Amino acid sequence: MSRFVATLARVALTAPRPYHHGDLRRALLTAAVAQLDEVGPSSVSLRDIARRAGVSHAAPAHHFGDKTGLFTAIAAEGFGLLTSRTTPLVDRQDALLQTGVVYVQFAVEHRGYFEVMFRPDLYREADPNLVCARDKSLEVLYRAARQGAGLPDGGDITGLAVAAWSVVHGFATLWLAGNFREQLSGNLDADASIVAEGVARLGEIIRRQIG
Amino acid sequence: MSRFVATLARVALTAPRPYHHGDLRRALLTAAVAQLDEVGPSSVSLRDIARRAGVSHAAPAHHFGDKTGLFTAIAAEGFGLLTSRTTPLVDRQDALLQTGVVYVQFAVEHRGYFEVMFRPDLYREADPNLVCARDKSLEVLYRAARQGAGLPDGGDITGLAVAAWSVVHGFATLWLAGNFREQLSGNLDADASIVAEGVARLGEIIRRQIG
DNA sequence: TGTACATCAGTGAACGCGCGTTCACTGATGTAC
DNA sequence: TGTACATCAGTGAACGCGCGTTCACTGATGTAC
Repeated sequence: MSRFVATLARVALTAPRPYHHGDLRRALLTAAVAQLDEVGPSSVSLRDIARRAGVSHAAPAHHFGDKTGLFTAIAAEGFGLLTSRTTPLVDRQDALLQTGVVYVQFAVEHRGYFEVMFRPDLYREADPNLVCARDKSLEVLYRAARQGAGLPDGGDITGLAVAAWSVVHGFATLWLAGNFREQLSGNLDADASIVAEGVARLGEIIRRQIG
Repeated sequence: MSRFVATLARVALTAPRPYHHGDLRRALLTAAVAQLDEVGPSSVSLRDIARRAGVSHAAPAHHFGDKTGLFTAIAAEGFGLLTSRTTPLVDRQDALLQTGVVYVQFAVEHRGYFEVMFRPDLYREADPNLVCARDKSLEVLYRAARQGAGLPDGGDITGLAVAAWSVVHGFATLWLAGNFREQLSGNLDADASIVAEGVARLGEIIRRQIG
């Protein structure tokens, strides 16, 4: 029996992985995001990622050219994911609020993507796939802002959109880095509610102070 | 004449720097911040900083122990600088708005400090100097929020303070990384005004959507 | 005033390390005939 | 059905590099007597 188990184990352990992976590009992206989740963009290395995917450290170059190419692919995929999460919300009458909530959830759940997406210094900004994916994400933000403002056609919503983006981005960033540990509970949904209410109050105060 | 100039130049170039620097700690901090301004925290190295300060690459260890020690000192100094800029505003009746404006200005003018201050993973969070400097900064934020809310004594302003912090932090971060290039002018004051107005509108919308 | 000595600040060589990239290669697959 | 060949995917050794840290050292300063 134990010999049988041992044989099984040896077969499993030494079973030659096929030379061709099948979908190494996908596997490398997955490994990269997992690694980014754990150590962040400044500590991640191509060699770590290759190790994690179980391939030689020269393999990533084959699919992405270089490190920047890998980050570009990750950013583009991240924008796509974000868009797929925010798009279904644009028809709700609280679209802007819900879009903000989803943005924060996305940042926390997909920290790896998030921390690359808004660091254009890490990737090739002009990459067509990336530009397209990014523009779609922004388009959804703008639609939500326009809907929230009750201006379905025309009227400048730049300030509103940028303000909304700033709030959720700042909150997610500070929250992820642990800057709110003293102020908030650490429960994301609860904390987000508190901040939403805070934004409502803040808006009133700013309106008064702008004069 | 040209011989005289050459002599002057040689004297200036070869004049032996005194073995003891005088204030190398200060010089290293200045060099570090300048380097951070240029290349950001993930690319800065102790050896770069030492080169920039014109000393041997082993010198920083003498004053800061290690790289983390240097970042800790920079973060503490950054919080001190920020506090010295925001403190004079707490008595104005538009304290919260002005504090936000100064926060954003600080981030852009002192990018090097800013990018370290809110990355606790880079420094020793428990360092007494740092904790003290950071707490003072937060204290000013809270006072401004309390004043803006018209609640000089009591009442929960956590949500308001965190919301205000999130807006300015998100705006500064996205602006610095170049994410608003398509939306805004690039003139910080003008862009900040647009966002302030956007926050006012956003607050109203959120209040309506929270119900 | 002079001398001995402790202390501190900065040096420069050396360490081991992991990195990104390159390159000639080999294993596997698919296609043409 | 079989064979030759082009193409692609992944390998593993090698490259040069800059890094943070250590360590025995030397130069300068200050203090005690």
